[in-house]
Amino acid sequence: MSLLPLLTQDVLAAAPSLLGWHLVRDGLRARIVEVEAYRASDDPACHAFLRTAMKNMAMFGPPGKAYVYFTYGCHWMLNVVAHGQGDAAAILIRAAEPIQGSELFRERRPKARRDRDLLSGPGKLAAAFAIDASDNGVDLLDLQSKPGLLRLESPDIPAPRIVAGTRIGIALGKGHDYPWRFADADRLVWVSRPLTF
DNA sequence: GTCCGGATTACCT
DNA sequence: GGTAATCCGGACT
Repeated sequence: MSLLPLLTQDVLAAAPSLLGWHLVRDGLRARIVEVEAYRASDDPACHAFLRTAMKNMAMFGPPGKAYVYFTYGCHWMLNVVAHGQGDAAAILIRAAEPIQGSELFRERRPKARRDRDLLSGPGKLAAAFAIDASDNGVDLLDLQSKPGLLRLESPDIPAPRIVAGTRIGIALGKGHDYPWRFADADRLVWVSRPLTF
C-alpha cells in the first residue's frame, strides 16, 4: 500500500486517508488518529496563505515530506506535505495511539499520567517522538530511510470510519469554522480534544 | 470543567 | 525591537 498517490491529491482528500497510518522512528510506533488540513489557496490559517517564507517552504515542495515548525515558545508541530499541482498544503498530525515504545514515550513525557496523555496533542506527540527542526524536510515515505529518521508505514487495520470537525486554535475569520479536522471515529479516546462542529 | 502563564522563533517594522 | 504563533500543563472550581 502506497501513500504517495493519496498525498498528491487535494489536502482535504488526503488528510482523512492518513488516519490509521503509523508514525515510526526506531523502536517507536504510533497509530495516527487525528489530523488537520491546511491549504494555501483559500485558507487564511495556512502559514503559506498569501506569503512564502523560509519557514513554510516545505509546503510548496513534494508531497510526503515533513513540514516541522516551532510555536508558542515551547512546542514543535509535525505536518505531512500533501497537495496537487500548483497548490501548497500540509496535514498537521494532532494525535496518535501508542503501539510500541511506551517506555521511551513516558521518559520524554514525564508529566503524562495516563497512556492517553502521551500523544494526545501535536506538541505532546512531537515531544514524545523527539521531533525538532532537524526533521523538517525529511521524506516520510522513504522505505530505505536511515535509522533514527521519522517515517510513515502502512496501517495494520482496515481504513477507519472518519468524523470531521472544526480545527483547533484558529482565530475568528481565519477559517475557524472550516470542518477540516478529521479523526478516527472508533478511537476518539486518543484524540487531543473532543470534536466540535 | 475553566483560566492563565510559559518562553522561542522568525517575520515584520 | 515588537509581536504573533496550527499549544501545554498546572492551578483552580
